[in-house]
Amino acid sequence: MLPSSTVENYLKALHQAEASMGNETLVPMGQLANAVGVAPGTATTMVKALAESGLVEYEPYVGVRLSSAGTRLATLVLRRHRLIEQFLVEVMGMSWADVHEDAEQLEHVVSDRLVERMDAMLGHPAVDPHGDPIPTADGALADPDYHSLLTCPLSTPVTVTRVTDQNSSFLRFLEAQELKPGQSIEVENRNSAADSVQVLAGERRVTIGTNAASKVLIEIL
Amino acid sequence: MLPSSTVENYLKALHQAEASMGNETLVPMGQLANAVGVAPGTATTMVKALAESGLVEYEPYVGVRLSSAGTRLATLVLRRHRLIEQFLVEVMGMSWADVHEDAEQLEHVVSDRLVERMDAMLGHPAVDPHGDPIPTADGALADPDYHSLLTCPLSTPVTVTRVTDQNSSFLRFLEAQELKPGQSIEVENRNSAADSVQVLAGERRVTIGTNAASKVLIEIL
DNA sequence: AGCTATATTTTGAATAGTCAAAACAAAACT
DNA sequence: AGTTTTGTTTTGACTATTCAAAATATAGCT
Repeated sequence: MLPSSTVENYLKALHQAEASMGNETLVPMGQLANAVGVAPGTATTMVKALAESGLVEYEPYVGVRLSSAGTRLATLVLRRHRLIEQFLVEVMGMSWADVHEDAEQLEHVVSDRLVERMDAMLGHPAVDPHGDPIPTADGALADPDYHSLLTCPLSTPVTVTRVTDQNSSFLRFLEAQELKPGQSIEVENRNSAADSVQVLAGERRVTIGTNAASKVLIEIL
Repeated sequence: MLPSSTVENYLKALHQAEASMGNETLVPMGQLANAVGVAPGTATTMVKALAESGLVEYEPYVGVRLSSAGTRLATLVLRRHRLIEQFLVEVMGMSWADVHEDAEQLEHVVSDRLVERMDAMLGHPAVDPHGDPIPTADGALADPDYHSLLTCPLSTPVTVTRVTDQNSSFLRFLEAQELKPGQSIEVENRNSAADSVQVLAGERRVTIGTNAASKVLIEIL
């Protein structure tokens, strides 16, 4: 029984949620419902079915967690999604700001043949255009914990490596400010009262809010 | 209300059926059900819904026909399908024998943006890898009536231009016999008793059944 | 402990698509 | 005209997915 698009979306949402919360915590129903974009009751129903199929472990009134089978599946969906994004940017010449929506649809229908073809054409890339790591065909997913603009040392050259937000206007903004993955920058200072971070990118001095700053991950050179 | 994959498939099947029958004839329910791969009753139910939406004209116990709105939609699906096939062959390096299945899935989810990008990358191709004409973005579909290996003059050089069958092993067979679109050949003779046609392709002499021969369309040089 | 606020589950119902089998219409053949 | 064959429609039922609103549980606060 191969998983429907709907099931794949629940698994993917769960995978993201688990990653963004401290692991070992169950994902609460409300959060999952929210992430998938359905009413709470719908999530409950679906999760019970997923638990039946052995894709998740479910504790009523507490939350859900992916089983190992569920994790495997979620990871493969993530692989498809990210390879597609990389393909759309590198081969089709689309903007990194726009590819998420298309990938979201395509990830549920591309055949293995096609995915592996893309992977080969792209030279087996390690990350997608947003710097998100691409799982291997056997489900292995490297996921180092980076610093962000919020946590890295000040006045030290660092490289943007990953952006954990798919909002297209945010991505376009970063691009315009020379804050795309690969670009070298420096955090000049942070002002917790003003809830802001000041960055030196290229010749430019940019000030962004801390929430945005936390989405921009970096590596120290 | 944008059409579901299911609706798109009914419209596409209807479009093909209309083309392969003399036009002005309604497509009988049974044939449609067969083409879509559902039980007869299911087709009846669906067709009544499509008629409600104004996509088809339906006469109980007689048959169905696409309305102009239905034709427009079917044509756009065909455009997506054929551009995708051409893309998979030209850009992704896949075999013309294999692309149909993938295109069948992708045609329902690719965005307009993506379709137009592919079209541009391919230089606005007129036909797909099987020689099927690609409708333009505004729904215009050129569809000249070709000769086939069954109807063309004997011992006259002709060019294979189109193959109206997606069966992957048939396509592989044609490829091996140098009978792909673009290749120059000659029909040597036909034997109606043996139900066969003898063709000179490249250096080779190939004999195929008349049913197969009718699927290979040609142009006289 | 008792009450309130919040989150979760249940219930009842809806939509899209499907099937099998019974009922029926049209065509074809005596 | 009467009967059989063939094709079509109807009926009743099922799966997957969803929602709104009622019922219930847990957690938080007094």
